[in-house]
Amino acid sequence: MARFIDELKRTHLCGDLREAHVDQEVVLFGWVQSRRDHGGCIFVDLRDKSGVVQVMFDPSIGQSFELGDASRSEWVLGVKGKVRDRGEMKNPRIPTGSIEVIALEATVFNKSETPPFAIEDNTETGEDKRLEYRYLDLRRPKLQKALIARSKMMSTTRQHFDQNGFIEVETPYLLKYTPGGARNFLVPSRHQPGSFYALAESPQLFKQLLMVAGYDRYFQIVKCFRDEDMRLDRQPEFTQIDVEMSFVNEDDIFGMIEGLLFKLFKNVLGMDLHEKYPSGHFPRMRWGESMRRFGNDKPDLRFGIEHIDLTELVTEHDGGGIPFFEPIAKKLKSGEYRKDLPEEIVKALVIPASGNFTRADGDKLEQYVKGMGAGGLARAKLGDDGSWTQSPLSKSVTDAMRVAINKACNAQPGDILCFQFGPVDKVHTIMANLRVHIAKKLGLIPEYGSGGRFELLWITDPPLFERDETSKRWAAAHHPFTRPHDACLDLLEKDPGKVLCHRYDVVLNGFEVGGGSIRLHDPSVQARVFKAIGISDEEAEQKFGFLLRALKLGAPPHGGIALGLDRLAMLLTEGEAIRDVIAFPKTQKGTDMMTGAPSPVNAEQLVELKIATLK
RNA sequence: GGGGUGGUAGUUAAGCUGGUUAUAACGCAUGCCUGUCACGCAUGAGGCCGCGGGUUCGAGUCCCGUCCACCCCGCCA
Repeated sequence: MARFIDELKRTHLCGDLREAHVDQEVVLFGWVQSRRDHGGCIFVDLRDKSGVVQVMFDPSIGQSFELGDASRSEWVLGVKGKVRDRGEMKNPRIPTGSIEVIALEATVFNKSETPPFAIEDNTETGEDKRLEYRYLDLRRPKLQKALIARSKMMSTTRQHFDQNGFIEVETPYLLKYTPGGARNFLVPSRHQPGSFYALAESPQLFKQLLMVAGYDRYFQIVKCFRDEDMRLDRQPEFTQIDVEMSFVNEDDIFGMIEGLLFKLFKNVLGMDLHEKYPSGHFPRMRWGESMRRFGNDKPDLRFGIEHIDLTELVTEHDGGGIPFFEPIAKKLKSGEYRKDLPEEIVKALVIPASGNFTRADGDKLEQYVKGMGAGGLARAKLGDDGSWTQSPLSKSVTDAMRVAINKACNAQPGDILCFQFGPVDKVHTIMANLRVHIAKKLGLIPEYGSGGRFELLWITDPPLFERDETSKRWAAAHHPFTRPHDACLDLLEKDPGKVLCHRYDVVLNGFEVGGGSIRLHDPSVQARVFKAIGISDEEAEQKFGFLLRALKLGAPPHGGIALGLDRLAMLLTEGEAIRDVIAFPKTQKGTDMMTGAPSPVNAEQLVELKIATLK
């Protein structure tokens, strides 16, 4: 029978003790945060998941002084003691600072080697080192708070969908491989050598089948696996809040998800989004408008610096004397490029004079955009009379063009105009990133984190197809089961690039935190979509046969959405990266710094699977 | 696949144009100290300068290659 744990049960958490507990005897279990030795008395800050409290070991009180004297950082202690008021010696910087615990009796559950880094929030230790000792990193209050918040998000989610009549259904992770979308992790089959399962990149097809099966309202908090390259907000395995509903339109789904997000903000941050969105709804923006104003489909609305599309203006002026612009203007005028869907565009954005950008800053911006494949960053500073200075364009640009651009950009003296031109996607990528980059340089938003502002919106009505430049064909922009707008059905054959669809993303501070669509349940329209992207009946049957068959056996109209739980958690907890809200994340190359995964396996395992590796 | 940044005690960093014994702070160890809470004071230990090659009389420093981490493009809901 051990004295502590068996006889002495924990009575309180360290961080919960307050003046109200004075004179109470308490039993605490925790880790030594720090130890201060005054020769006579010793102070130990004891930490558990709730916080820290000061324990005092006094040689004249109790029998535990020797233990306090010997203890070191991260030792695991049990302490029985009495809470007392600190009198004049209060520490206002910590929540428990007005009291302390006088140790009467204590035990060492476990000693600790000197940890490789200190367990404290403002750590300077590099992330790779912290990932190697992830269990130590997870002891830091910041990470504990993040994971607790994440847990709160999951319980809130389950509660929300439960209250709204949803059923949580688990779907398989080991799937039949279906082409398209993300690259899959493959899992070899032992029973059928040479065959492989694919790890689920999402439960997409299964949730649609659940609608066909009549479950009507499904959700799942589910792991997804994608063998693609990592980013700050991407991990090879991540968690989605996956939702599907029958007999609904976009408004129904938006309302359900808005309801969830309102609760998540309330329960995790204590923030009432009704103050910002009194209607209970987030603003909506069409995809086309988002691309025009921000260059991507996940605009950060916390700041301006919007894009100005100059393509039309430049065409009217035949390039306006600017050699870079002239070829594009010519092609648009001659009709080689369609005016409504040009292959190349000209865009500008304005760095306000208040930013005090120097030429050196401009050169750095140029380096930045070159890193994204830009040829350069043409720019011009506005003089008091509207002239362009510090610019290679200033000599050749016509006065009319210059005045027109200044007006279109609403540029003021001292402002700097930045230009990009060329293929649409490239210009958009570069300008969208440049916009955010400049906003950070100007301090309009912090390097990471919300800065206390949360801007949510829906992006709606994107094109159904996108141009695949390698095959020169149309491809499904999302997946081929997205329902086109009824008004666009005629265009499926005539002008696929102009077909809009019932797809939507929910965006928070420049991050896509969710996306979904209303699905196509009409087999005849489905056939036309396949045809538009060059998928034959046989091919469709082979790839998606089970779903297509199901859609012909009484499929209700349905649609859904999936929210990225990790990204949402990152944003709500002010994390720097998605890794901060995942207990055991992987590095950018997919390795686990702690366990060393992935690793080679021994030859017998490969023989059993009948797998040979290539050199 | 491509571009960028970084890698020096346990940790974080400094180390200039190549030069003799590679610095500092924190941490750690030992001793002193009964009111600290970033405790203080004294003493001390601690280094494959990521790895491999090259240039040189001499490389932490210059060159080439490579590995690792992070950020971005491509890719990816």
